Amino acid sequence: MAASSVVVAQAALRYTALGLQGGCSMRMTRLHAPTLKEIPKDAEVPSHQLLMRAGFIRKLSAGIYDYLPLAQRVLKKISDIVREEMDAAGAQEVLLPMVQPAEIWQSSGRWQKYGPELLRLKDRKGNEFCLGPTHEEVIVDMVKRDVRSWRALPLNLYQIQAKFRDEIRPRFGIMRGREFLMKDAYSFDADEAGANASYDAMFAAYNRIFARCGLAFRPVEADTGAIGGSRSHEFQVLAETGEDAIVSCDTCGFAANVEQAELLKGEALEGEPASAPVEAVATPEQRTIEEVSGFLGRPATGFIKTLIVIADDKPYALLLRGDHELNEIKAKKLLGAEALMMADEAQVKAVTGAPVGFAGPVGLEGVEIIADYALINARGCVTGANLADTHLINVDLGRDFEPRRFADLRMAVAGDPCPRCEGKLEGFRGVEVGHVFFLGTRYTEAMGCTFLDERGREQPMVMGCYGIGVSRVMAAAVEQHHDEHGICWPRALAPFEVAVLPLQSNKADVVEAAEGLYAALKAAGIDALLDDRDERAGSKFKDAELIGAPLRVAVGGRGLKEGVVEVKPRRGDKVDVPLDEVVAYIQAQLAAL
RNA sequence: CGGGGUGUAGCGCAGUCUGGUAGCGCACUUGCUUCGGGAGCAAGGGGUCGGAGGUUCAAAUCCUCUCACCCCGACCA
Repeated sequence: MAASSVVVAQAALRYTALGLQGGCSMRMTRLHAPTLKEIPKDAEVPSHQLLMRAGFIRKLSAGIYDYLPLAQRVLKKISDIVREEMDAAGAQEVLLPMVQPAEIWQSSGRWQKYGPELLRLKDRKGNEFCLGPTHEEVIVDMVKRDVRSWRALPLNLYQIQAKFRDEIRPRFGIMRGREFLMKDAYSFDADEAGANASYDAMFAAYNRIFARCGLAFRPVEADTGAIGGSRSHEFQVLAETGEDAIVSCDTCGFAANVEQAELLKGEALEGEPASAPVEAVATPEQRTIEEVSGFLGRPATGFIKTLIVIADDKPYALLLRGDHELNEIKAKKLLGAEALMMADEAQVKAVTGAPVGFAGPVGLEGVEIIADYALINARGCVTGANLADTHLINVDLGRDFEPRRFADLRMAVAGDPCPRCEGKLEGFRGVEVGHVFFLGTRYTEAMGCTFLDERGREQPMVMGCYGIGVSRVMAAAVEQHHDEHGICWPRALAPFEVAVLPLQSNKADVVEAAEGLYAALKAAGIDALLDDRDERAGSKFKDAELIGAPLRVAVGGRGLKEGVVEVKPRRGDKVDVPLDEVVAYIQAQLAAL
């Protein structure tokens, strides 16, 4: 009897040690969270460095990562929020295959269009497949098979699943990986009005999701890209290290990706005095705007940048102010081109007669010249002379050359006038964590996904699709919430809500108090992490800060003599709290976060 | 795909030029000491030096080929 109770006790201990006692709390000695003192050399951005150092992720291959227990906890918290809000918005969760047959991609036309980003494979019989970078084809195929009647619409289906896109250059760790976790949803409606309502519902759900995640974000107007469609918004988490540049109006609600933000034509000034006559100056080996600007001592704003582009095999000369950047998406739309490329050396030579770096609009013939709106009053400018090592100064638009037309060709920058009101645009950097598209009937028509309406007429369904980069949300949260010591998780995403640190693992009263507090927190339903390692206080503080739980409780001999422990919010000041009040105090603090 | 760079212990690196017993710091194991901000001492374990081929008595080191990874650019639902 004594022997059997020992066995039971051992088993219980083992379960306790394994953390199987229920709840989401954990002991550090059991947690697989290998922290690093040094920054891995290939990690550049904070989210990559900190997620590596704090033991959340490890790299398996370029752009492909292992998610360790801490990361999985965060992903689960994000996914749970996503599921709750998607379900509340009337969507239903499904799980679709990741390996997809070539046929459905051929039927939508994207097997040819998608390019090398689509990872293609063959099975043993030689049949072609791809790893799903997105699931429009699969979902349309599924819906068209079984949905025949207007009565079944609207329908909104979503999944949370790994996606694979063979990015040319994966970087920034989990921010831009090749494999990543994504929530993708697809709505099917009987008509455009219904599809707009579905879009609006998703837009509202996304606002709730990112707000609940504790992130500062903005929905912005976006380009619809290769996926096609008309309405589109990106959800951008504001962070300095974000890959996307966005602008928003300081007066009205306008906000857009710089790729999308339209810019208006200014007023042409009348009676502007012509500058001095055009003059050629030698600029040996000075090719870029920066070089020539430095060489001549004139600011880039006084330059006319001449870009030779090839749009579906036809060359064009696009003129921009020297300090502005071409927006290829706008140019592509303007020229109605399928493909737009910068001309190579030979093509530039053929069009301008000069090597790359010396193109200019004056005397340029046999090619259509289109000028950006910003050049409408260009006077006294510097441009290439279409002659090696030579530029022209004092060039006036209208006097020295006349573009075929003016157009909106460039990326918006901070300080530009708002296209919707009298305000000015401000610039931000963002991490794109969500994107909603109104797709229309592009896929349903191509793939024959139709239904019978109330009058028995066959109609294509009207679609929308809605993505959230779940693993990218984790990275974006770190980008937005960290300091020099580590991650500062928003409570809603934190892998643990409280870290309990017994500061002297050799003192029985300290260990006992910490164990007691840990048990009490667990009983109160709080996700606690007990650092029960035989480490010194410094190591425990460092690791706790790296991992980034919103609250830390330090249990030390010094405080215990006074009957208190020290509670410190990850980004706040320490407070001594009596041991017998600390659970209630923590509950109150967490509720306030 | 173009240009540049790196592959040596889990992480960070030296050694390569000038061939001759594979090293350092951190991490890990054991013991003693220490214990409120990444401790000290001592003793250990861990490597097909990215891979293949070649030169040589002898290759981490020299030669050829190859692979992977990183950075810049191009590209990018």
